Amino acid sequence: MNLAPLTQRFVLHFGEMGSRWGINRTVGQIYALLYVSPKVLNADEIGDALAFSRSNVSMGLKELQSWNLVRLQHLPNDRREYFQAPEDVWAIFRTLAEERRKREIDPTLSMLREALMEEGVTGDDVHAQARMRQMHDLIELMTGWLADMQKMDSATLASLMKMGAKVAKLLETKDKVAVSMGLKARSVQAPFDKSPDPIEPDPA
Amino acid sequence: MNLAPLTQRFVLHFGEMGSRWGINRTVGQIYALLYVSPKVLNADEIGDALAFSRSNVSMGLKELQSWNLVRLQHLPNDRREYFQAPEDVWAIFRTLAEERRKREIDPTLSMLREALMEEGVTGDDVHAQARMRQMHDLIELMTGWLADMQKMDSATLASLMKMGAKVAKLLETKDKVAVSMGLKARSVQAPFDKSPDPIEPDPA
DNA sequence: CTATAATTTCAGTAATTCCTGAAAATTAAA
DNA sequence: TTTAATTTTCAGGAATTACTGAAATTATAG
Repeated sequence: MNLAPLTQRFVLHFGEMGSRWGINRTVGQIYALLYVSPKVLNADEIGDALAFSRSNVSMGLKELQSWNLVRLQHLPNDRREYFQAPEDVWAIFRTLAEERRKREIDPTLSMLREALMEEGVTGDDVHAQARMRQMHDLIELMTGWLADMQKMDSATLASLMKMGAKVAKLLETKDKVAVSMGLKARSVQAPFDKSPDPIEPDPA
Repeated sequence: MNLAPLTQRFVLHFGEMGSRWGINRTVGQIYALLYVSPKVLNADEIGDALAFSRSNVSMGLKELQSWNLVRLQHLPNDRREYFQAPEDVWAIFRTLAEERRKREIDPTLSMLREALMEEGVTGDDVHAQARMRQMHDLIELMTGWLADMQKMDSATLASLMKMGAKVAKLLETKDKVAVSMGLKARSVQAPFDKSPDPIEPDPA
């Protein structure tokens, strides 16, 4: 590996963190390299830079493509495939959140839904279902909220995040100002209501 | 393994999902069992229920304790240690978010901070630093926002989440109503500003 | 303190995941 | 087509992670 010093540090770090992030060293390093690279790279260049076998690079890139984390590109008069990470870090984060939801949360949500459709027979199962209901409702609330956040543009999201806890203050006075902003007033609810108000689709 | 049917399904699912969540099958199943169990369990009971060796249960519980995901308890006239998952799913989620931040994000934030302190010498490193700056700023914004969310009580958080995209509408008219709510007006910023406004500590 | 119950550690083995080189498949130029 | 360049697949070995039983440690009842 013969990379510029800071680039190398970044690449090695991503390799080490890979296991905590559910990807392997190879995939982590390839992504890191693409992320900081000033130009698109082909598989051989990646393999050379990181001292991985060509086949390992191929598998790593396939994995990154399955995550939608790299874009494929072609250069004029060159048959080889070139890869790059998206420029926009916000877009990267959205993709990451979306893919992790699909892999880490959706399967559990499905399992919970199915388990809650059935009739618990033993006492233990009845209690288990009550617990699963709590988990299900929380996950559903969070994934619904995440979907709403995904729809926002980056600037709006950034503003909201910079406000931080202050948005809660807005909420406190929500009812007072709701009419002037064209929102229906709705009372604050306890966290574990069995049937939360459906959130109306955003007309915008 | 001899568990009530729905309980078993839940436990097996958590075991399988474990690898995606960065824990192993044992740890996933132990946590699932504790989560749905109507009573506290000791290590032998867990090992019997899941057909794991006593030592494996011990290591699994140690891991769960390091995540702050289980509570230790003692029963009168019984030397053994009993374990349970917290009742409140919101508390569980907070813990999970906090621990994942510590393990999966903080190390990277530190690495980025250090790399950005140095002077990139090669052209590649100068570009790499610009990219690292983007990543750094986004992560800092998100972790700061997460910390703010962690301070809120569950009911407030639930209300905010149910509002979903509507909070953005509140934001649009923020400046108009800011004075009446005792908030300083502050203009909306583009996402990639090199030096975002520092968020003032919440006086509450 | 001594004895025993309970828990943890750890070395060895099992299971899984990672990585490579060779071969197969695909793509596009000639 | 044929040929050469490029990418993918995959079997086998390397490396890592998971799990067990035995031994060591810790805690507490007597």
